[in-house]
Amino acid sequence: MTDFSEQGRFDFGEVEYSKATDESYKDPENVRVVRVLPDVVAIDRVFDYLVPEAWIVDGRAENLGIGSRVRIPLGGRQVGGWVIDDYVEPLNGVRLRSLSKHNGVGPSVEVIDLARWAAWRWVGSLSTFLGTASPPTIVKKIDFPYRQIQVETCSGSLAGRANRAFKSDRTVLRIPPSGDLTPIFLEAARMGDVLALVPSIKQVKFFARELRTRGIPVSVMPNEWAQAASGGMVLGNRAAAFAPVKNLSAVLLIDEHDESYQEERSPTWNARELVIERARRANVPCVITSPSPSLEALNWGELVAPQRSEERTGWPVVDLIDRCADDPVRSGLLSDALVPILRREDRSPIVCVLNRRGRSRLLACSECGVLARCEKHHVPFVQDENRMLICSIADCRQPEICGLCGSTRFRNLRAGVNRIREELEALARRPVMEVTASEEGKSLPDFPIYVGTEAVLHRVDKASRVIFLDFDQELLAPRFRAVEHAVALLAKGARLLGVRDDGGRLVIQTRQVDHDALQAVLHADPGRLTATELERRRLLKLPPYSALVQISGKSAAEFISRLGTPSGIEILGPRKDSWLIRADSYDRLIGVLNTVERPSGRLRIEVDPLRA
DNA sequence: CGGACAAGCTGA
DNA sequence: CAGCTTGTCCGG
Repeated sequence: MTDFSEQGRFDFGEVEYSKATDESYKDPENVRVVRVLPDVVAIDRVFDYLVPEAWIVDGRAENLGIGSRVRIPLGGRQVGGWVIDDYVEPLNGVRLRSLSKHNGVGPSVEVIDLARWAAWRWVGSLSTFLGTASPPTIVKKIDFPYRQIQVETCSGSLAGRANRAFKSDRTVLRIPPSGDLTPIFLEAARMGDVLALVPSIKQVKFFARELRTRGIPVSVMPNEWAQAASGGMVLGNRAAAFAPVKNLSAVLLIDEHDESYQEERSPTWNARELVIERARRANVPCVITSPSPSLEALNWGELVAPQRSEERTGWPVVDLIDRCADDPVRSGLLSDALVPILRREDRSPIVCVLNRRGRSRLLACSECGVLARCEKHHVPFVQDENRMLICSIADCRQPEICGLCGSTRFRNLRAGVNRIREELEALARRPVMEVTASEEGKSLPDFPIYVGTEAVLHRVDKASRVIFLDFDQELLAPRFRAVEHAVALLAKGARLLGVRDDGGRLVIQTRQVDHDALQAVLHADPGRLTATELERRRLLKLPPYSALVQISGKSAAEFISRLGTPSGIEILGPRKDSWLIRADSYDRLIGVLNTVERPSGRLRIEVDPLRA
C-alpha cells in the first residue's frame, strides 16, 4: 500500500507535468494514444502515450504512425522510441503522458514485424533490431521520385542461370571464386526493387559503382536510407537486411557462407536466415550465392551448380605441400618446397596467410624447458610483436623472463605472423611486409611478399601466389563449422588469384592432403565435401541435424534453473560457466527459450554459436 | 538504461 | 544516525 507522503509526491509530479505540456485531457473526444517501444535495450516493454493535441490537424497528426521515431518522457528523462501501435485503447487508471517530439520516419510495418520475428528467433530485444532497421540520421519524409530502370540484357550461361533462379522461390547459386557476379546483380535489378547483400563494405562500394555505371539506381545502406525507401536497388552488408525497400520484389545474398553475416554480439542474428524469412513473408524470390554453399543453404534451397568446366575455370590451380614426411619439431613452419615459390619473380605479389597473431602462441624456456605461462590464470603466455608475454585471460603481462629459472631465452614453439615474417624474409631473400587488420582501408606499400592473418586477404587485391602456411590449424579449429570455414578461406584466397588461366596458384601446407576439403578445392568441386560433412554433422548431432544455443554470463545459472528440463531439450554443461542447449529444431528450442522469464543481470543467449 | 528508494555497512 | 554503497524496482 502506498502511504500518504508517497501519494502526495506522486500527485505533485503529475500536476506539475500537466501544467507544463499536457492539455489533451480536456477533450476526451480528441484523444489519440500510440504504443511506444523505448529505444533502451534493457527496457523490452511498451508504453502508451498521448499524441499532443497541437500535432493533430484535421483529426490526424501529419506523418505520425507505426514506425515513427519519437521522443518520450520515461522515468524522469527523455528517451527515443518507436511507435509500434496506433489508435490504441487509452488505459484506465494510468495518467498518460504525451509524446514530446516526432523525430521522423522509421521502419515500415513489415520491417517491424520482421524485427519482431528476429527478436523471437534470436531471443533478443525488439529495440536492438528496430535500431538496425532505423535511419542513421533523422529522415523527415520519404519522397518517391520516378525512377526509370532500364537493365541491359546479359548473355552467358551464368546470366541464364541467374535469370532462371529469380523465377523460383529459393535458389542456391554455386559460383566459383572468380566468377563474375555482376550479371547476377543485373538479373536481380530486372525484377524491380531488390534487396542485395554482400559481406563487406569493400564489396558494397565495388558493386555500387559497377551497377551505377550501368544506370541502375542503387541506394547504399545505411547512409542512403531515405533514398532506399523511395525505390530502386538497395545494397549493403549485414545490417542492410533490415533496410527499407519500396516494393520488395526479390532478394539477392552474395557469399551466403560468409561469417560476417552473423552478428557477433548478442543477439547473434544471421542476415542469411533473416533475408530468407523476409523474402518468404513478402512472397518474392530469394537467391543466395556461394563458391561453396553451406549445409544450411543446401538444406533450404535448390542448388544450381555451374558446368564442370566453368567451375574449374573459376578456381585456381592448387599446390598441396604434404608435410607428413617433415620432422614436426625440427622443420618449422616453412617447408623446403616453399623456397622456389618464395623466390619466384612476378608482377603480382605473394600473399602468405597464418592465422596466429603476434610473435608466438607458445614458448618454452631454453634453459629449463618449462612452458611460459601465466601463474595467476594457468594459461600459456602468448608473445606480442614487442616480445612481451601476455596472458590470454586478463591483462597480465611481463617481459621475457622465465618464472622458474630467470632465464631470458625462450624457444618459439608456435610461431606467429610477426616471427614468421622474419623467417620468410630470410628464406625469400626479399622484403616481406606484415599486414595487420588494424589499418584496414589504408592502401598498402608495394612489397613482393605480404604475410598476415586472414585479414591480409582483405587488404591485398591481386596476387600470383596465395600460401596457407598452416592449413591444418583451420581444418582442426575448435569451431562447429571449421571445415566449411576452411574452404571459405581458400575461396577468399582464390579471389586474389583470378581465373585459372591467369596462372596464379593456391599453395597449401598440410599434413592432411587427402582431406575432403582440400580435395574439393583441388578438383574445383565443392560438392565433394557435402556428403561427408553432412555425415559428420549427423554423427556429432550438430546443425542442421540439431539446433544449438549457448547460454553464458553471470545470470546463466539462474536462467538454466528457470528453464528446468522441458522434453526434447538437452542441456549440456556447465563448461567454463556456460551451458549448451540442444534440440532437434530451432522452432522447438527457441519456442522454449522465449517462455523463460529472463533473470536480471548479465546474460548472453547465443543462438547457433560458432564454437562452444 | 538511469533515477528513486530501501536496506546494509561504516565511522565518529 | 548521517553518509555512503549496493541492490532492486520500475518507467505510460
